[in-house]
Amino acid sequence: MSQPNTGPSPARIVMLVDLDYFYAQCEERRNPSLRGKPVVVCVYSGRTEDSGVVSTANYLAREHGVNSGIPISVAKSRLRGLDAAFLPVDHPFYDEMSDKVMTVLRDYADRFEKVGIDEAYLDVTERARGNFGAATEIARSMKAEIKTQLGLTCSIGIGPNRLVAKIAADVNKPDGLTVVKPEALQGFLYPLPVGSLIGVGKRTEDKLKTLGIGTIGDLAHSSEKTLTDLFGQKQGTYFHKAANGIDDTPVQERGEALSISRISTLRGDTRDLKVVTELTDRLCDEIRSRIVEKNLSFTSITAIAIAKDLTIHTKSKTLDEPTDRIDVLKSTMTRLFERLLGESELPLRRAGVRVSGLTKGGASERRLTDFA
DNA sequence: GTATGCTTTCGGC
DNA sequence: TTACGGCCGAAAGCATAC
Repeated sequence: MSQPNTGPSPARIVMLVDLDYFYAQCEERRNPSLRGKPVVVCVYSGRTEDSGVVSTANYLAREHGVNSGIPISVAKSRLRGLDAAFLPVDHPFYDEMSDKVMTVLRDYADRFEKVGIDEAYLDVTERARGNFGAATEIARSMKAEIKTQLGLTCSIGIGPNRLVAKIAADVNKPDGLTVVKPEALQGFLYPLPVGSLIGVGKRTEDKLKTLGIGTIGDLAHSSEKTLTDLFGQKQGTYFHKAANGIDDTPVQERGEALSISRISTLRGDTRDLKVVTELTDRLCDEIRSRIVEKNLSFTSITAIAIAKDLTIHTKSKTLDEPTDRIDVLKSTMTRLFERLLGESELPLRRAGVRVSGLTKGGASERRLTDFA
């Protein structure tokens, strides 16, 4: 019996490619007359004329404090008099552009992993022969091809692993290219705020600040024990490794989605189960269509409720066996929302449905194979 | 103690 | 002063089984 490989993993070169302000850039690309104006891509909830939030804004809009997640009405007041364009999200169009970009990128990688509609990791170790200069040339070629073929800019980070590549891509955008060689790792990471690390959000950042840890360098110099005591084994170990630029997670193609969900805003706040069910029945129908389209079954059903005060509450139910039945989905949803309404006095603002535990094959199809 | 599964919450984009 | 989406994966927290 051979021992498991516990030696150092071989040196890698990993890139993170991030399309700049993606939805808004797609809109600029489709309609060049938008260039030079603030462009704001919005999710309209349909409740009132301007209710909803900003999904993505271009950099001209961001200069005026218009960022993802702010209410549309706030964005409008911040851009008043500036000839800004407010457009509704067009997911089919962005999906199509994304597919085109990813097809280009995939060809440049030894291994490829799409991590969102506008982001992908590429392992280029082999074709760059472990050479960061060669990797940089690959990145330049990709940027040029995406620009000339598709008219889009992106920001790229190159590093010895995913963690460093991701942070590198973030420090220079839009249209950036940042290379962090292993020997430059500490000089690059240490001055950055801890919030630059994936997994360190506002809460964790504040908690670390009270301990006098503000930069990644501060974090790197904290003992692993201190961190595991404070944040638990898993997160503490992760922080310690991450601060020292260590990350062994491989770049690999992702399989099928693990869950499918639909959520929507109610026309008015309500505690009426009938009104909620009217909406969730429609959402269930949409989910069932996706399930049939992809020839799947689900094992777990989750009801999602967002109350008037924007707090999120969920209830879920795992079935004894996978199903694709719409009646099971709808009736389970009703029972879960009954429970949700019973646990709080607040009226609901939004309601949603999620199915997970996805397995290949519709229920009837699987019943046949069960006899085989 | 460790592995596993389920429910709920968190947070990125 | 307020205003407020729709997804997704993963972590956290808990229970149970061995």
